[in-house]
Amino acid sequence: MTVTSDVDHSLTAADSLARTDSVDTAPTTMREPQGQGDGEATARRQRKEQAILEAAEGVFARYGYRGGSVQAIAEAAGLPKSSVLYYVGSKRRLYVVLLERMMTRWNAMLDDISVDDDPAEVLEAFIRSKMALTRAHPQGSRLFAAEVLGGAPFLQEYLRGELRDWVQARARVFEQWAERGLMDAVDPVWLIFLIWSATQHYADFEPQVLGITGRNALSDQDHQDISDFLCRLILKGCGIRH
Amino acid sequence: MTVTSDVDHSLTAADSLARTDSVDTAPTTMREPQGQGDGEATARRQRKEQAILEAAEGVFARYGYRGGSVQAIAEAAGLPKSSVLYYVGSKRRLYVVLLERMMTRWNAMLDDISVDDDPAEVLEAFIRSKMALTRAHPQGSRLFAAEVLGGAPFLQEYLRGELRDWVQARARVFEQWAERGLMDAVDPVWLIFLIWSATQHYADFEPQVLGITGRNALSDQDHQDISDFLCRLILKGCGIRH
DNA sequence: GCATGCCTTGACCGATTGGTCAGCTTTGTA
DNA sequence: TACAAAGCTGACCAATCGGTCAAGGCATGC
Repeated sequence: MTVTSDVDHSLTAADSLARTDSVDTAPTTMREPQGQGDGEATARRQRKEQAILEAAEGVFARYGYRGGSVQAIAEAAGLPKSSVLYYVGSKRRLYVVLLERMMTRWNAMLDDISVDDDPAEVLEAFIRSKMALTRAHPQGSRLFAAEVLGGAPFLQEYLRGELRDWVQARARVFEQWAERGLMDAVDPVWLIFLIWSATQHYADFEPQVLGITGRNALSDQDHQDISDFLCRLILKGCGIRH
Repeated sequence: MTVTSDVDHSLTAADSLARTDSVDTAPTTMREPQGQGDGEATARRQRKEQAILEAAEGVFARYGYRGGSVQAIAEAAGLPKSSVLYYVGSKRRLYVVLLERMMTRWNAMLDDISVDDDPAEVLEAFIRSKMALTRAHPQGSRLFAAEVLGGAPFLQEYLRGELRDWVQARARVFEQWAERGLMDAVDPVWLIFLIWSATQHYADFEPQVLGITGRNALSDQDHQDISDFLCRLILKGCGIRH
C-alpha cells in the first residue's frame, strides 16, 4: 500500500517476506489485464512468468542472490532482460517470490502430529515426504540452501518464528513418546536436524553424490533405496519398534 | 610455466585445481623476498596474506564465487582493493587457493582403515573428526558447500577422482564388516553421505540451527552433545555393538 | 475509423565489477 | 650514501550490474 510501484507487476504473491519499512501487506493480488479471466493473452503471460520463475530458480540456486544476474535469468528464460524486469518488477522481488513459493511447498508438508500417533508411522512419513520434496523441487531446495548459507537475510524471521514453533511442538511430542518408552530419549531437535540434513543432502550436494557414485543422475529407484535406508537406520537408531 | 604472470604472487600453493589450458604445473613455490628467510617484512606479508585469506573465505562462503567481490574482501581485510589483487593475483586464484586449503584439511582427516579394525571405533572416530572439522573451520565448510551447490565447477575432478576412490575403499570395508556380522548390511555409500550431511549441517545451516534453537551460537558443549547424539544413533542404527 | 490501454524491448543511466599500471615509498645490500 | 628491488596503492580501464524509459506493436472496445 505504501511505497509499491504504480505498475502492478503481478506474479502471484506479494513480497511479504523480509519487509523492512511497514507491517501491512499491500496484497498485490493477481490482476487480469481485461475483464475476461483466461484469454489467449493471459495464457501467454502465465507461460512467460512460469519460464522466468523456472529460470530464476536455477540461476539463484547456482549463484546465490548476489551472484545471479538478471541477464543470466533472461537468457535462461529466452527473453530480453527488459521483459524479465517488466514481469517481475525487480531482482529482489523475483527472489522473494521464489523463496515464498518454496516455503509454501515446505509448509504444505508440515502436518501436525499428536502424542497418540504411532512414532514409527510419523517418523517414516516425515522422512519420506521430505525426500519427496527435495526430489520434486531440487532447485528450490538449493535456493533455500543458498539463502541460509548466505546468512538467511530474507528468511530469518521465518526461521525464528513459524518454523521454530513447529519444531518445538514436534519436539515436545517426541519427548512424550520417549517418556512412554516408545523411543529412546534422544534430543528431538537434533533428530529433526538429522532428518533434514540427510534428505536435503541429495539436492544440495548433488554434484558430489553423482561424482562419487559415478552416476549421471539419481533414478527413482535410487531415491526409493535412499528413503528406505534412512527410514530403517533412523528408526532403529532411536529405538523405535518397527 | 606457460602463461603465468611475470610477477610471482606467492601465497602458498599453485592453482593446481581445475587447470584449463595445460597439464604441467608451474609450481609457483613460496618465494622469500630476499636471501633471508624470516625477516620483519615477510612476517608482515604473511600477516596480511592471512587476513586476506580469512576475509575471502568469509565472503566467498556467504556470497559464492560470483557473488563475492574483491572489494568486499578488501574491506573485510582492511586493505585497499589493489593490495588484495597484488597479493593474490586474481579473484579466481584466491578462490582456488582457499578451496585447496580446505581440501587439504579434509584429506588430513581421511586416514585409512582395514577390515580388522573395530567398526564402532572407526565410525565413531569418523563422525567425531568430521564434526571437529566443521567446528574448527565453519567458513571453509560453507565455502565447500557453496562450491558444490554451484555445480562444483572447480572441484569436479577431485570429487570424481581422489574422493571417489576413498569412498569406494571404505565402502568395501563396510561391506566386509557386514559379511562378518559386525554390522547391518546397509549401503555403505548412503551411510557415508548420512554422516557427511549430518555433520556438515551445523556449519552450512547455522542460521537455521540458531534460529530454531533460539541460541546466539553453538557452544562446545552443544557440539559435544551433537557428536554424542550422532554417534549413538548412527551406530545403533546400523547395528554396531557398542 | 480511431483511441485506449497493455505488451515488448532497444537504448541508455549511474554504479560496480575484476583487473592493470604508473609511480610512489620502503627495505636491504653494497 | 647510493642504488636496486620489492612493497604498495590511487587512478583508471572496459565490461557488466540492476533498473528506467520512451517508443513502437498489437489487440480490443467504441
